[in-house]
Amino acid sequence: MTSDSSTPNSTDNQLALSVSLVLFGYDGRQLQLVLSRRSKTPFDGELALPGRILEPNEKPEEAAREMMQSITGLSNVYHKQVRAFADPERHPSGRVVSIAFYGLIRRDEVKLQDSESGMFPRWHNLADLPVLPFDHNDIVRSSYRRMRHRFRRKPVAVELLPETYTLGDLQQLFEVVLGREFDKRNFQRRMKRSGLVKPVGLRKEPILGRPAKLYQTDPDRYHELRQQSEPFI
Amino acid sequence: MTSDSSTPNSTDNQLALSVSLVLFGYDGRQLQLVLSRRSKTPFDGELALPGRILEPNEKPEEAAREMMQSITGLSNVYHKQVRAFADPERHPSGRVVSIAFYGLIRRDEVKLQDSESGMFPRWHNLADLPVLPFDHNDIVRSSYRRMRHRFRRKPVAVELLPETYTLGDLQQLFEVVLGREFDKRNFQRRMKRSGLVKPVGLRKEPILGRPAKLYQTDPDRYHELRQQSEPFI
DNA sequence: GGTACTTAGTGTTTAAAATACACTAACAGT
DNA sequence: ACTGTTAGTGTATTTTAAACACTAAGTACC
Repeated sequence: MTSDSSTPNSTDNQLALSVSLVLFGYDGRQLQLVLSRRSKTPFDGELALPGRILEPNEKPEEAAREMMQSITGLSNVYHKQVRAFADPERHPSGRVVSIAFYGLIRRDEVKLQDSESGMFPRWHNLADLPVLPFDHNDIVRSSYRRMRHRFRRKPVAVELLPETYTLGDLQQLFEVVLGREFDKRNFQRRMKRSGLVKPVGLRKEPILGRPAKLYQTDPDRYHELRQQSEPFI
Repeated sequence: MTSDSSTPNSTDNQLALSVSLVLFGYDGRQLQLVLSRRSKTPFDGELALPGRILEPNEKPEEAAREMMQSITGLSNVYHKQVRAFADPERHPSGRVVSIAFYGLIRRDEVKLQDSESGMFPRWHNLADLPVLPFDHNDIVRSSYRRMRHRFRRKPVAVELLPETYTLGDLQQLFEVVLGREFDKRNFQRRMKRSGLVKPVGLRKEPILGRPAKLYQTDPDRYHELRQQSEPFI
């Protein structure tokens, strides 16, 4: 299962529909995404976005969910359709329309599942991504733009963090994704005022220095904030 | 040419790709969009979004442009892909994946072209749209949401107005699209400060009351503002 | 030609939000 | 106990948004 995986059994007028996934993760330092190794021609053996051709009766959104589940083992991954990529020459061996979804994954909850998929999904740093087959680099660019935009409007940052996290973790994630720095005091004030996070009392095992307070997401408030139309940050 | 127009010549595994258009217009009071009358089964004769099945070698974006041109006569309509609509049961007679685009049309520059398309496109008020076939009401909803969102971030409002307009016109358009009122003084200050509009000296033929100054869009500033990532209003 | 009516145009004051900024606290290692 | 490192906290300033009411320029009507 790799995006645009099979050659559509092509008489010329043939069309296939696929779903491509851009699964974002965060390791505490930089953004990653999942690439898998293709096991089909064309580009057999190369790294590409995970994805596959849909069955005739599959809904793209459900297929995306199913694929995310089979890759990550998680059944409730936050995801959004990005758009369709459908230029006729995007796939060398026939027209494959691909609908792209991005997902936000808690890396710590996930052990990428080789066996299930047979395509050996692995995390790769978004910052230095290889050249990918098809238009997958475009798909990543579009997805990242969309995701970053979402990040500013909705409190979805917490989808990338473990269940408990420090405000420093949260701030650093925002800085990485949005590409700018925040003032620590102002940031913490905003987060606390928003009600998105609540302290969980414990403290993080420190590597060095004073241990930080741990917080977790208030699920009710999280859903409230996701409804609102005002930018979150 | 009406979205999902032909039955995909369906052996079961068959798939077709179509483009659907949500063309918004503004008459000075409310938002409209173009509906056309289907000339093919299913739903022959009913009102639906304009659109058609793509040829095997067509790019969706170019097809959308071509269709907008054939409907409106304009070759440079501002448009965006919304997303793909691809649930298998959305079309009763086979799987038709539809890629939706919205466009912003200057109604005054347009005489909808019956002859060209043979599908008799007409403006309909967005506020009281009939029940449309397929999932076209969903497509309209998604497109409108996306367009409204864009409206807040980019100065695309001017795409719906005539070449010259008053600040009152512009304000009313914002109020209609965003569904809230603006203070006249604050609004005018912001528009002038942004540099988006420049006075064109003339005055509007008044129906009644003091004539209003006319403005037109500064094209350079318009393009600058479209690059920026800060919300426009 | 003056008065009534209608829409356009304009500045200031106030409140809210964002920003800038520096020291103390808590732990680990030596 | 001293050093090094990260966490935590409050206030003052600036910027931005919001609230608000009167005068100006026309037309229609008497």
